[in-house]
Amino acid sequence: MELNNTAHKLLDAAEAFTQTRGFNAFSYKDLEKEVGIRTASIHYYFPTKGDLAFHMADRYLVHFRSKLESMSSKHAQGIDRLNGLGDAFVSTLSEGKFCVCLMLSTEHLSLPEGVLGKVKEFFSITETWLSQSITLAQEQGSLNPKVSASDLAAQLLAVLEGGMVIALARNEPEQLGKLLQKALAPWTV
Amino acid sequence: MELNNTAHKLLDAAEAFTQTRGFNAFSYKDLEKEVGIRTASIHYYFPTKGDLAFHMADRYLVHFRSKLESMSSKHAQGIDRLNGLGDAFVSTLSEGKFCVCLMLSTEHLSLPEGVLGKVKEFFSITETWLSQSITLAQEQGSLNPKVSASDLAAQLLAVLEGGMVIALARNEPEQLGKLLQKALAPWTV
DNA sequence: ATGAACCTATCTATGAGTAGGTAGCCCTTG
DNA sequence: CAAGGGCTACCTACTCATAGATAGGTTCAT
Repeated sequence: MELNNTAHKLLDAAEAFTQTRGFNAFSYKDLEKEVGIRTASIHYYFPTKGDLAFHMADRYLVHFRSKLESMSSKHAQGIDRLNGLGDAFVSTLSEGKFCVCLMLSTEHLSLPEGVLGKVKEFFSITETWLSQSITLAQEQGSLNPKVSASDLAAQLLAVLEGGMVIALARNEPEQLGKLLQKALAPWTV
Repeated sequence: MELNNTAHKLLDAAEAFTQTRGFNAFSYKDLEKEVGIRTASIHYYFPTKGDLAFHMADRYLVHFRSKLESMSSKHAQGIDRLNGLGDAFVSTLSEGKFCVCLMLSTEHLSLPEGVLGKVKEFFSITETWLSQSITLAQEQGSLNPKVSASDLAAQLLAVLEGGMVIALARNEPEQLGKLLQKALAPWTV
């Protein structure tokens, strides 16, 4: 499926709404106002709202993957990669936005099955990327090699996701960065 | 406000729906089917759905507080208290349920302001309780006294909340328990 | 003249919320 | 002690707004 400009604008709006209010808390009418196209025309691109959910999740994963890749290219040091991802989460948070997949995860029962698959995929690739970055940092001597990279990765992922919810509720985005630092602290050399 | 039996049944149902689908994903009609009372009668107890949200959050906090207290009475050891709370989260997860306040947090923009206040309160009391349990465990020699109790508490809370989302998406409730263990591992004596 | 990219108009279902009624219970008061 | 008042806890029947979705055009570029 090739998405044209309008389709991308629709997904942009859907994504922003999902991250702030949740997928079930916006309507095609909201997209109409945002994108400037009639609701009937939205159905032309996404016949059902479930389709919209799936394509949004799908595109999000594509974007996120390339974000991880560019983060890897940008930072040679594993520890910088970890902090880079942390910064990305904090910056999302600063806009009052949650993680897309966290939202979709809490709403998965009312969404097509494929969406949950994408959510799982998101968690997996992020966890794997974290694990690889940790291993790299260990090889570069900035993280203690004693800790299991995969265990720490799972922990960091949970801290990021959970910390996001708590920090947003409290309206203290910067707390998430501190949380990540403290999760890494016992292993920094 | 004194809640009678019917009101409690309504809140029970609302809570269960919230934990599985989210607050905005069920209707008064769903409560009608569940509790056996007409939707109009539900308005008699909770004039608006916002009222329902607030009372649900309020009652949840009362219950949760007493759960923490009973956990404290049950376990003399700080470390057992921490594991006790972990077990409680895992058991919720096993029923396919999320943390009430996590759900309300992601939906707070469409809910009355007071609800977010309750959510924040939930995070605060839990974090405080965790911190106290950690301190106790440190005094009892089962956790390294070097770690800051409040820092570790914030981290455990984030791990619990975030881990819940990930473990539920993967349908692996027991992973949350392991996650908690691993977060504590560097500090266990 | 065909197809992509829109539109208006409409349908049906469902949402929260309201108006107004009633059955049963307790409590008064003549 | 019976009649009535008033309260609690429901009910039926409705309104009005919005939801997602469909039918059937129109416009414009190729």
